[in-house]
Amino acid sequence: MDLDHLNAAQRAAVTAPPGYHLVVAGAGTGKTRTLVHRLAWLLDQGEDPAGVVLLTFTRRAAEEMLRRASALVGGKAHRVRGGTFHSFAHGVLRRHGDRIGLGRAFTVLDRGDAADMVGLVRTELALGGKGRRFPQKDTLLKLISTGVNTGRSLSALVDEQFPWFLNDLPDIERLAARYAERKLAQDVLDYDDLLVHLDRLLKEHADARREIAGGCRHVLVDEYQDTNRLQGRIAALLSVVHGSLMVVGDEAQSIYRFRGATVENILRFPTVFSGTQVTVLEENYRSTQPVLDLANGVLASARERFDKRLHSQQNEGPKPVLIELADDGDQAGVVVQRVLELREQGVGLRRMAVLFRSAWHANLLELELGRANIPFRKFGGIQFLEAAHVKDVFALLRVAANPRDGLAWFRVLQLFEGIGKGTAQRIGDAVLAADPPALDPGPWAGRRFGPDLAHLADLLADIQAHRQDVGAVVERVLGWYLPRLPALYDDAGPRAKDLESLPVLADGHRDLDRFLAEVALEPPSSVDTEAADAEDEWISLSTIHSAKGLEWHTVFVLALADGAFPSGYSLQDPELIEEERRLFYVAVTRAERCLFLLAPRIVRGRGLTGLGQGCRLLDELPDLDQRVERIAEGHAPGSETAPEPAGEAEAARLAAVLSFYDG
DNA sequence: GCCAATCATCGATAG
DNA sequence: GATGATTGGC
Repeated sequence: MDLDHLNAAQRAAVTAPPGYHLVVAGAGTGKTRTLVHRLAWLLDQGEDPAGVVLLTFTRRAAEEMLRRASALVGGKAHRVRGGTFHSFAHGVLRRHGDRIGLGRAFTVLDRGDAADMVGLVRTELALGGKGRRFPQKDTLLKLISTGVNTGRSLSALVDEQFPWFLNDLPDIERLAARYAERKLAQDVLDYDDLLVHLDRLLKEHADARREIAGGCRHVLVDEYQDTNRLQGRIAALLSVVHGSLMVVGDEAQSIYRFRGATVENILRFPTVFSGTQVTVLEENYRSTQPVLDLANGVLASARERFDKRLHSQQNEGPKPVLIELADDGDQAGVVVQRVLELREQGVGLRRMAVLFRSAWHANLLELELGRANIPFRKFGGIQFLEAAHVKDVFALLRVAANPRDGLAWFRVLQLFEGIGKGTAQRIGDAVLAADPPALDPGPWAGRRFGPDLAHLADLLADIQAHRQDVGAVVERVLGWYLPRLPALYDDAGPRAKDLESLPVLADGHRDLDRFLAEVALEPPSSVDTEAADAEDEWISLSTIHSAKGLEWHTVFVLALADGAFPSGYSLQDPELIEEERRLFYVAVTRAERCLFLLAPRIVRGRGLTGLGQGCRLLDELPDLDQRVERIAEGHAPGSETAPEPAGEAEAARLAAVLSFYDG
C-alpha cells in the first residue's frame, strides 16, 4: 500500500503494531485520513475485516471512512463493523441480550419518548402538581442520564446542579427507580441503556465478553475527546482480549460535556494503558494561516491552555472578516449578500456553510435565503421525528413491533375521539396484562370508540402477517392514519406531505425492529428546501455540533453575542464558557479559506432580546484586531451615543449638507 | 369522572 | 412555542 503522501507522524500511526495507541490530532491535521489509512493498512496486512471495529460519532462518519478505505484496498473494507457506540451496542444486544434477560424484540426510545415515559411516571407517583415545585420531565431525564453516563450519584448531581431540589431527592430517586423498572418490564431501552447493558454484558459475563471482545482484534475510536466515562470503559473492555485499541482525538475540540463527555478519557489514556504509544499530528492541511492565526487566538484565550499551536501548509489567504451589525435582521441580509457575491466569484454553494450555536439562530436567515432563491439544507436542531404526526405513525409501528411498549400504546390510543389520558391508561394496562400482550377490543365494544379499537386490532393483525416487508407495513399504517389526520390537526395538508417520505425511508428493510431502532439511533438529520431537493447545489446551514469533522471553503459563524453565542445558560459558569470557547474553536477551524464572523448587537429570539453586551468569545481574544478585518455594517456599535437628530427634517437637511460638502 | 380547552413557566447542543 | 397545572363542560 502506498503511504508516500502521508507525513512521518501520520505514517507512524498508520503502521503502528497492535497495542494501545493515542493519536492527538489538532483540527485539520488529517485525522480522518490517518484513520482511513490505518484501516486500510490493517486489512492490507491480512486482518479479517470482521475483526475490526470502528467507533465514530455518527454513522455517516463511519460510512464515509469505510468508503474511503475501500477505495484503497477494495470492497472488503465494507465488512468492517462501524458506527456509533450506541448503534454498535444495539447490534450486540440484539444478538447477546438474552444473556442479561433482554427480549429480542426490544424497542429503542429516543430522547423525547424517554422524557415522556419519565413524565408518565412523574404523574403516576403524583409528584409535582398542587403548587409543589418538582423538576420537569426533561430535567429529570437529564439528571438520570448524566448519572448513568458519568457514574455519579443522583444526590451529588442534584446537590451540584439543582440544590433547591435537594428536599425532593428521595422522590427523585424513587422516580428514577420506577422508570428503570418500567423500561425493563416493557422491553424498551433508552439511549443510555444501550451502553449500560453492553457495559454490564462485558463486565459481568465472562463468556459473553470472550465472545464479543474476542471478535474485536482491533478497536479504533474517533473523536475520543467526546466520549464519556461509560463509553471510555466500553472501548477499553472491547480491547481486553486482543489488547489493540487506537483512539484519536483533540482535547481542544471537546464540545459534548453536556452529554457527560470528559476529556479525562484522553488525558488519562496513557496512564490507564501503560506502554501507550502517543502520536501528535500538528501540521494543518485544511486552512490558510490567517484562519489558523485566529484559531490559535481562540486557544490562547482559553483558561486552560492547550499546549498546541496550528501551523499551515498553505500560507496565502484573506484575513477572517469580523462584521459588526445592529441585529439579526441585518445579519441575514449581509450573509445572503456575501453568499451571492461569492457564488458570482465561482465559489459553489456546496463549498459554503453557515454555522451557529443554536438551531433557531438561523431562522431569519432561512427566510432570507428562501426569498433570494438560494437552496439550502439545515442540519441539526428540530428533527423530523419530533413532529407530532410523525411520532403518531411511529408509535403505531412500535406497537406492532413490540406490544409490550406501553408508551407507544398510550400515544396510539389517544388518537381516537373519546379517549384521553385516563382511558388510554386503562386500555393500555389491559393490553399489558394480557398474556401475550395484545389489544382485545371486546370489553370496550359498547363505548363510543369501540369500533375504532376493533379496526385497530384488525390492522395490527394484518401488519403481523407482513412483518418482513417494512415498506408494506408502513404503507398500511399510513393508509389507516392519513384519513384521520384532518380530525387531529388543523394543518393536515403539509403534515400529510411530510409523511410521504416515510415509505421511502422504510423501503428495503427486512425487519421492523431494526428499522425502528435505526431510525431512533440515526435520525434523518437534515431539513431540505424544495429547491435543495431538486438540484444538488445547496448551502449547508448547521449547528456547530453537527458540523464536527467537516470542512468548507467558506464559513459564516452567526450570532456572536453574549446570550446567543456564547449561550445565555453558560454565562454564569466559567467551565461552561470554556466549552463555548472550544465550540467557537471548532467553528473557526471548519474554514479552509474564507471566514466571516457575524456579531449582531441584538439577536431576537424567544425571550432573549436586547443583548448588546458584546461577545466575550471575541472580547477575550488577544490581539483580535490583528487577527481579523473588522467591518461595521449598518449601525455600528457606539453610534447610538451620538446626539440624536431632533427630527426627520433636521436629519434630511443634515444628510444633504454632508453629502454636498463631503461627497 | 373524564375529556378537552385555557392559562403560567421555561427554554441548547445530540445518540 | 412547548409543557404542565388548572379550569370548564359533557
